[in-house]
Amino acid sequence: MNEARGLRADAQRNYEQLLAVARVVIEEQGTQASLRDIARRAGVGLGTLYRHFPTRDALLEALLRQGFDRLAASAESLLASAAPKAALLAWVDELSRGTTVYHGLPASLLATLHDEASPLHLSCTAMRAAGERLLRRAQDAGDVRPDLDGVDLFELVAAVGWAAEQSPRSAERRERLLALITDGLAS
Amino acid sequence: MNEARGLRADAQRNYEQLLAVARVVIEEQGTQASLRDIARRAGVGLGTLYRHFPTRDALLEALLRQGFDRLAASAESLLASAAPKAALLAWVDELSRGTTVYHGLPASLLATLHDEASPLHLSCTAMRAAGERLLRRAQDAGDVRPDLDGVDLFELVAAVGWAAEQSPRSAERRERLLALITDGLAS
DNA sequence: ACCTGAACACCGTTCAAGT
DNA sequence: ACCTGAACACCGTTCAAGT
Repeated sequence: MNEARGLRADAQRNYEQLLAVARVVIEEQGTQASLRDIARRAGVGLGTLYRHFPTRDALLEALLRQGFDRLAASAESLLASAAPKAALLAWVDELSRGTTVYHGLPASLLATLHDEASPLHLSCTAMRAAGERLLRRAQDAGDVRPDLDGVDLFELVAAVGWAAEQSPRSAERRERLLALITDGLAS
Repeated sequence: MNEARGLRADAQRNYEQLLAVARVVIEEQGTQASLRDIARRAGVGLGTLYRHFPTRDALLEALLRQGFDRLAASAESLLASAAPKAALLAWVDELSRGTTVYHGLPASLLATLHDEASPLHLSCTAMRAAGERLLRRAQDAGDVRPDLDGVDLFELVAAVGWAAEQSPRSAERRERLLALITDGLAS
């Protein structure tokens, strides 16, 4: 909540209002929501949105960072508990559910992963590294094929999330496809 | 090539020119290419494009139908040859490679599969049915998990194609992810 | 019959003018 | 220091006017 420190009072208010409205609009319309619409509904000029968030990615970043960090923390805590395979599967399921929060999120996830210049790249790779530790533990226990790495896992989870988005029965398809994948990665 | 029968000579020429140009532009820019750009480069008014192809889907349909039908025929011929598992894998690989022709094609494939009103729906489900026959043969031989169906397979192949599109090393990632999937579907 | 392109309602992005 | 909204260059889509 300190992200807006040092701003003039009106700027601070605008920043927070934009973020709150963006969350709602992007929930409704997906990551491709109209920026004009967000500014309009926030009661703010379009230039003000651009001043606070110079790119669409910067806006998404502000919305997503918390979730990324939460997933990384979750991986850490799972590392200290439960059977290796069960812990990995629980985390993968959490990650997969996380990709359903906004339409278009699986695409943002992979974009962030591949783009080192993205403001979210660090947060994203930290999460991936945390997941990779869970993965290695399961591999060492002989539960998961040993050649799988964190990028494979991320891309597969994102792919499943994306495919589910395209279906009229998203939730159902996501569970089905994820189960097919995770079953198949067992060794 | 009979699709344009019964048109006035100039209309016939425009139709063919639009299709040829659309193929090039969509190869360059993906399925979301600017329709204005296509019309412009075809030397034709924008209204003429809309007259021949009332929706973007109609244009894509004309570009894709041939490939769909070829894949269906390929499935038929593989059904009469080779080991069940090898035949299925060969077809899946062909399908997967097919999704790389245009950027955005995996999305169009799933849209077509799920939208019964799409002009390509029939062609798409015919292809899926042909693939499903290959799948069942491999399942009867005990080579593939028995609960998998054609929709699962389509969605997984499209998902892999999409994830590969998001990567800077598309070809490499497509092969890797497809191998992970197909390995995992063995029984 | 068919073609054309202006017109309309939207975008994202920039920036001069205001406070 | 920050905000505003007009301006610009694009979209997709429609349709009156032409041939």
